[in-house]
Amino acid sequence: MSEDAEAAPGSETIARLRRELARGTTELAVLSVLSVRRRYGYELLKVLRETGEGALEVKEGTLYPLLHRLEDSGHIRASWEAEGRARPRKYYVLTSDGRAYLGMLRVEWSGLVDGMRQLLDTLGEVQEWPTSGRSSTTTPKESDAT
Amino acid sequence: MSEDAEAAPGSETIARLRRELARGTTELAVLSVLSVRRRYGYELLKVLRETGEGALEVKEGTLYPLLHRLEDSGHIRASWEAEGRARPRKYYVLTSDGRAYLGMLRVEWSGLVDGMRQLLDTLGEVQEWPTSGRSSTTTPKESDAT
DNA sequence: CCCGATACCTTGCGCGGCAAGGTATTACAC
DNA sequence: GTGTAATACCTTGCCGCGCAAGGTATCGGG
Repeated sequence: MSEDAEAAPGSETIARLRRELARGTTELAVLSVLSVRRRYGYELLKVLRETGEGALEVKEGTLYPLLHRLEDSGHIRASWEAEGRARPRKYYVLTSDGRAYLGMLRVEWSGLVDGMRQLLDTLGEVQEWPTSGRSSTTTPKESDAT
Repeated sequence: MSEDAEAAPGSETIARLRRELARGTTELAVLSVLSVRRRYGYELLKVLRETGEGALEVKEGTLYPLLHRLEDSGHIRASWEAEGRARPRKYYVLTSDGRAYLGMLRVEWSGLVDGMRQLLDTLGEVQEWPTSGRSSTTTPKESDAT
């Protein structure tokens, strides 16, 4: 038994995958939630954790810097609100500028999803590619190559 | 007239958005194309440019390092092939390991798409949230805040 | 003979996600 | 009253992908 007990190399690979795929979608998810009503940061964490079936889960170290970025660029606005408590909550609302930005994000996202689906559909068809006359002389081996 | 003539700030914002959203999908697209038949690098550039309606367009500086990474991790295998030409082409084939990896990627991608769609659907409904009894006393202003 | 397309490659920067670590409050149990 | 978990906010530093920019060589057509 060696010291490095990394028996499951696939799990961290999945984590890396998920992290890369999630890139950019966090912004879309947060702004979408805020487009309905105002929320405070910690509330967003819970909403995203429970709504997206875990696929949209956001970590604190991701969310708070993101909110600050969105505030700096004027897409959302923050306001501290003490509802009778000593520790106030920081509520965020979408500005009209942010609403326009959200529109762009939605367009880009659906474009990507459509493009991806179209690619997979195209691959599904047994499409005949112009092989410039001289078809495959070497009879391409489609077998596995492990 | 100041020196920086950056009159269109939106276009480069879109570029940034698209770049962040595309994160990870390039790998999925490339492996999907290779799952049908072998391709050489430059060919992949053209296929992705023409198939995905521009949404999946990949730059050379992205593709070649990606192919090398995929080869190093054993998901694809390369072979130089001179078909009667002085400058041979580098063909890539999917290994069985890569096919399994592609399966994982597909699952993650569809999970993300489903999660996103579910989030948007949920927001569409006028869902009643438990406001802990004391409903909004301040009549939350849903108006814009620019 | 030149020029654009083909076909491969690299270096360096920017930026978002996150692990890890920090502080203070609230609430509930015991 | 005391402990402990959840709430609620925050920051620093690393990692890794996408890409602009730049480089080399071949091929085909005018």
